Formats: sequence, structure tokens, C-alpha cells
Amino acid sequence: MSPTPSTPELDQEPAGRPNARRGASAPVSGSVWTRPPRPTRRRLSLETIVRAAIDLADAHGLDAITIRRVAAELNARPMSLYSFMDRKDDLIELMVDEILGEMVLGELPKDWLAALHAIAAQTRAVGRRHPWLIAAIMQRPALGPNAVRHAEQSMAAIAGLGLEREQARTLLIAVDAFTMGFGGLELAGHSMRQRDGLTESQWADSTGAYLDDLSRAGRAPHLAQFAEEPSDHAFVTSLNWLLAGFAASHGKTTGEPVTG
Amino acid sequence: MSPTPSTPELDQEPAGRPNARRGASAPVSGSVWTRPPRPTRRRLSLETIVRAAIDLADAHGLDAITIRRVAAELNARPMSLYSFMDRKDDLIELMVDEILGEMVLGELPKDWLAALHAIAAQTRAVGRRHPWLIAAIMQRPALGPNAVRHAEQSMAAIAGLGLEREQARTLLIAVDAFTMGFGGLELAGHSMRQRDGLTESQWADSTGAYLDDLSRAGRAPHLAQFAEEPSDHAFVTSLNWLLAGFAASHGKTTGEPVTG
DNA sequence: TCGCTTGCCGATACAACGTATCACAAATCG
DNA sequence: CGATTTGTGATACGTTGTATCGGCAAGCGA
Repeated sequence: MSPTPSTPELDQEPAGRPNARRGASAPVSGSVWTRPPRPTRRRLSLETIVRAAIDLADAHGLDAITIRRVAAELNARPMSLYSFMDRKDDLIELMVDEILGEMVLGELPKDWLAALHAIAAQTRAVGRRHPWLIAAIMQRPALGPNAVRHAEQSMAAIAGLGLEREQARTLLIAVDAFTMGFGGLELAGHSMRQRDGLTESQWADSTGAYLDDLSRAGRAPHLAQFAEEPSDHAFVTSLNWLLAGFAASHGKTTGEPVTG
Repeated sequence: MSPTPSTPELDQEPAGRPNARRGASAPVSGSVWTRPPRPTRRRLSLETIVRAAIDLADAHGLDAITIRRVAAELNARPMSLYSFMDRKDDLIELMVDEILGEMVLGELPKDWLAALHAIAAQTRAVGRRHPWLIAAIMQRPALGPNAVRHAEQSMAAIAGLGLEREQARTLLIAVDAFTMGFGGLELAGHSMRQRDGLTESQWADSTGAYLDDLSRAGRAPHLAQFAEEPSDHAFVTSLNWLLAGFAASHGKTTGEPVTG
């Protein structure tokens, strides 16, 4: 057996290990056990890279995703990441698809209306958990396996309605467009706040003051309200409108609309 | 009078003027008229910068907006632009607001339904003309004067309904969210196509083939349809659902729904 | 067992980026 | 006319994405 300790269970390093500068010219000294564990090949994997990048983006925004910084987070060298991907943009696509996995529901309500509401609510919740998600999707289409799963689940939700292809497609795109658009408008300020390191209330104060000024100047009398964040209630209400409008135009009857 | 020709009407340079390298150490030689015109101070202005940046973004995408490249487009040096703005992000905000100006309509239909449809259609048209717009808005909130004008116009459109504050706000946000979301999903592939220099049909072919593969593999039987671009008809139909649903929930009667 | 291939890692390098800084000249204002 | 402001240009610094190269460990055929 080689002198390299091969106990991966013990390899759970405390994440802040003292400058484990392994590599070419590191002199071998001391006991095997006092030395940092030799890296097994396969230290990195696409999954750990994507996961680290997601954590970074959640904490510091999409702009914080640089190859160098993700690598540093993993105690790796920048170019190592390129063994697993072709370019940085690929990483972002992978991050998006990973998160899209959180969007597909474990089980689906039987009623199509309730099912679409549940999917939309989940989409919105995930979007808020990862505030960079929606902006990222608006820049590159989501085509990965989890995006596919999401689409399939939406189709399953309305399968019972027996719609024709085109109508089904229109309905599903409408729901997704509304949900993503709502989340996008809602979170538009997020990355900006993050960039300038403002707290939520600092941001609300400054935009509120700005809009108040405009109102007082008479240029936009009813505008100040837009400083407020859109509410869950507004989301559910609007989605009800959309779906009720669809239902009416198709003569489908359903239970009560979902109340927010 | 100074020897500098002060005929700004003739200053319409043919845009490709021979390397007009003015500046400190350029030797003065030849006739005044054969020399390039001395730059009047104020060569640049915020407006020309923003306009140049918009043209660049329309042609090559938001990623093509670099201070250096915009400056080059104006035969200026990069740092000159910073006399007019504090940072690059400000330029993008200014670009967005400039385009938002194209979104406010000259006159508004009297009927609230027709008016909201007209606004949404205009929003969508502008979004397609400037494919980078929606992604940009999803990253930073639009707060400029033209964003304000757009919001005011939307409020004017439904003023006749006598809604209370919260309801009006919900309705307008819903329409904007749907419109922006629809455009965003629609244009998501655009910047990616642009990045890789693919034509629209190359892109459609490759994603179509990919989704067909998935379908054949049985993993997503009904998916291929999503390769197709959403249509105007789908947009109008869905918007009708949303607005009809709203109208029904408020007992407002209107004329016929708009047909796409 | 040996040697070859394959795949991951590390170091270095380069062009392009945003932007701080400084110097200078024209424009403007007292 | 002198002082101040303002637009411009040159240069420089730190950071980014990523090409390239060289090395080493693991797996594999002989």
C-alpha cells in the first residue's frame, strides 16, 4: 500500500485547513498524519464546482462568479475548472439547470388549476431563493434536463384538459412568462443593491425619496407606490386572472380560484 | 477670429475620416483646410454616447458594450466618456431609459382594454427591436424619466376604471410582468446565438435536433414544439386571458377582446 | 511487470476589460 | 486678464477569461 492515507471518510476537511499548499516542490516532512492528506485524483467534479458556484452566486450575486473565485472557493487553481467545462458560460448554464431541478415538484395536485398554481408558486419561491436565476435565464435559454423536466411537469398538469398542441403551448408559455416576468421585475433591484452594498431599507429609502420628489414635482403624481415590493397576494391574484381568463375562454369549469 | 474653422455644418465628417490623430504632438502642416478640423471642445455629449452605445448593443449585443469600444466608435479615448458618467453601469441605465422612451405611445385608445393591449404590443415591439433591453431591465430596475412616463401612461389607460390603488397596481404590474416575461423567454436565445455567431436557422436546427433526440429517447415526448418561437398570436391570446380574467373578477364589461 | 495513454492539475502568459490618476489645454467666468 | 472649470489624452493598475505547456497519477494493454 502506498504511504498515502486512503480514507476518504476522514477526508472531510474542516474547510479552513491551514494553507494546504500541496504541489510540486513541497518538501515532505513530519508524519503522514500531520501532513495534509494527499489529494486523491478526482478532487474536483462538475457537481462540486457547480454547487460552489451556486453558493457564491446566492451570497454575492452573479457578478461574483469568476473562474478564479470559484476555484479559490474550492482550493483549486483556476485552470483546473476547465477540465470539466469549456467556458465560463457553460458553468452558468449548468448552475441554472441545477436550480431548475428545485423547481419540479414531488407530486402534482390532480386539479389542473391547483397544479399550475403550485408549479408557479414553486417557481417563484425558487427564484427568490436564488435571486440571480431569472436574469440568467433571460440571457440564455434553459435547455438542460431539469428545464425539460419542468416543461414535462407543466404539460402533465394540463394533460387532463385535452387541449390541442398549440393551445397547450400557449397556456404554458403564458404561465411561465408571467411567473418569470413577475420575479424578474421584483428582483431587478437586487443585483444593484448587492453591487453597492446597500441594505434593503437603504435601497427602499433612496428610491422612495426619489419617487416622492418626482411626485411632488407633479411629474408623476401616483408613482410613489411603485417603490413598494410586489406582494405574494398580487402574484396570486394576477395569476388567477390569467388562468380564469383561459378557463373562461375554453368553457372549462374548475373549483374555486386559489386564494393567496 | 481664430484660424480654427468654425463651421459646424461642414463638420459632418464622413465617419471614416483618415486617422484624424489630433492632439499634443501633431505637427501643424499644410493648409487649414487640408487639415482635419480642430475639435471644438464638447465633441462628445451624453446623448451621442448613449446613442452610439445603443447602436452597438443592437448590432452586437449587450456584451459588446465596453467603454473602450463605445469610445472607439466615437473616435474618442476611453476615459473621455467618464466626463459624462460615473461608471459603465450608468451608461446601461441611460441606454435602457432612452429605449423606454420608445415605449410610450403618442396617443392612447379610449377603451382601457384596447389601451392596455396597445401599450403591451408597443412594449413587445420595442423589446424585439432592441433584444438586449429586457435582460438589462431584469438586472437593474428602470427608474428613469421614461420609465416613469411609461408607468404614468399605463395608469392613465386604466384611470377610467376607478380602481383602488392596490388593484390598479396589481393589474399594471401583471401586464408588465407578462409582457416582459414573454419577451424575455422569447429572446433568451438571442444573445447566445449572437455570442457564437450562429444564424437563426442554425440555432433552430441545433436546438431542434437536440430536442428531437430527447423526444426519441422517450424522455420528453411532447417537447419538440418548444423549439419553435412563440408567436404574436400566442402573445395576444394570453394577454387576452389575463385581461379578461381581470375584467370578469371586477364585473367590468368591455368590447370584444382584441384579436391577434 | 512495464510502458503508454488519458485525464487532472499547476504555472505562466496574454489580451481585453473597468477605471484611478495626472497633466494639459480650451472654455468659461470673475 | 487671471482663475477656475471642464473635456480630453496618456498611462497605469488590478482583474478577468482562457490558451498553452509541462507534469504527474491512475488505468490499461502487452
